[in-house]
Amino acid sequence: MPKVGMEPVRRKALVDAALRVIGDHGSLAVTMSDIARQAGVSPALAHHYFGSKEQLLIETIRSLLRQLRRDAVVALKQARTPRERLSAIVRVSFHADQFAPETIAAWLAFYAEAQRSEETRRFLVIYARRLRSNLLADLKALLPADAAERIAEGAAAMIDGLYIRQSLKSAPIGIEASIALTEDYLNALLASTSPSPLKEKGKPLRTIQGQMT
Amino acid sequence: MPKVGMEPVRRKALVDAALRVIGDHGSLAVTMSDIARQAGVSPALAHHYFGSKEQLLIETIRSLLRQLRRDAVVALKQARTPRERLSAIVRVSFHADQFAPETIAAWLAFYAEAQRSEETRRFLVIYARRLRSNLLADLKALLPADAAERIAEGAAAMIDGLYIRQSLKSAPIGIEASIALTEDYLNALLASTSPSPLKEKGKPLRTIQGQMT
DNA sequence: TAATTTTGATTGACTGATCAATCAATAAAA
DNA sequence: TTTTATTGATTGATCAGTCAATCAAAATTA
Repeated sequence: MPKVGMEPVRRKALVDAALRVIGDHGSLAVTMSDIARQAGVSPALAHHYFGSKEQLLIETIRSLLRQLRRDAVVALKQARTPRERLSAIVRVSFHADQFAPETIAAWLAFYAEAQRSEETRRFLVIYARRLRSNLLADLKALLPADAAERIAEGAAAMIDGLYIRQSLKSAPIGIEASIALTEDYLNALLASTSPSPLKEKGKPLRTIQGQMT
Repeated sequence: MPKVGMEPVRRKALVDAALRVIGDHGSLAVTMSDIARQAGVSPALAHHYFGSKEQLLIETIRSLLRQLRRDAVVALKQARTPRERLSAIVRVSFHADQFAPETIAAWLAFYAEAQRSEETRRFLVIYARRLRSNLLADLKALLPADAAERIAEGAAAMIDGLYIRQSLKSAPIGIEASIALTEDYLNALLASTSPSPLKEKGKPLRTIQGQMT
């Protein structure tokens, strides 16, 4: 069997398998055997390539974050104005892949794990910061800094909250409705807050591409 | 040692111990021994009274919900108008007990568990429904039904989201700020939505006490 | 080209640790 | 004496992680 160069193939297969198994099972309490079986290899091979279960799990969450970033970069490519970029960020957060029940279950499992694993927490903090700071960057083009910060915090919380509520699967809200609710929030608070006098309508100060990376 | 009537005492001690251990450990993957030790009894006794670990965990989440309900009843006692009741609901959600890191960690662990345990999910669904329907009841006194429903959904999501974000402990938001953000949301959306023509300012149609039970 | 050695890929079988759950035994009230 | 409370000891199952052995491609040598 040993065709050389299997390593990257197997690593990817195992990470994908881990994600699927965790999503299905709804917990990180899955066995290496489960994951290896799903990937079509022996448990020993999983240990061979990742050293430990923890390491495989870490790689799995990294892969989840990488995917999210990729989606974000694509979505932000098309956005031109700060307001459009805000909508793009919202839309990405509720992207169909991310909204699949298994993916939500996996995220949730990692959130719980973050209470114990310092490294898992680090990754989730990166995600949380990225979401907040991307929102913030565009809000600052529309509002004074202090208002922008409050609204960024609120929008991030609403996105995460809609996501979590989805995990219970009772009265599922749906992608479009989730986007609409978040947009409503942004519209209402943008309207009720006095706009930034300097930056409004002028050439936006920030239009750097690829901020969300 | 056997003084009769220990059962309720031990049950409570074990449930409290479970909550503390789960909160500290940040996961349901705690052993019966850990819990029993914390409660000052042998692991065998925990099994004697609860039959299984799962059952003890179920009782633990029930106790968490009971506490939340108690707080809510107290907070709603003082509220007079629908708008006051809305604020009371928000305040209760961020009540200090609920906001303690160990409590947040425990909630999170149960959310994750709900992906597997039908019974755990049932309890969390009850919580989610209760939050939504309490918000809804008072919003309907201020707004047309469809707008009320959207805003109830949004507010519930924001509350849960602020809660979850807290669990990462990076840039903690704090109780007061969390309340303020949710109030901002309510104020902004109440202002930007045309009020219910019939009910506004008149004697509210719904002022039944103890709705949040 | 043919024979060989080396190296990467892969696994089955095993180990040690951990835990939920059980149970028989004990001790003290009623 | 019967009932209730309590535990130490044990069991059976589950898993992460290890290891020596195998297999076949690739590299090297003849």
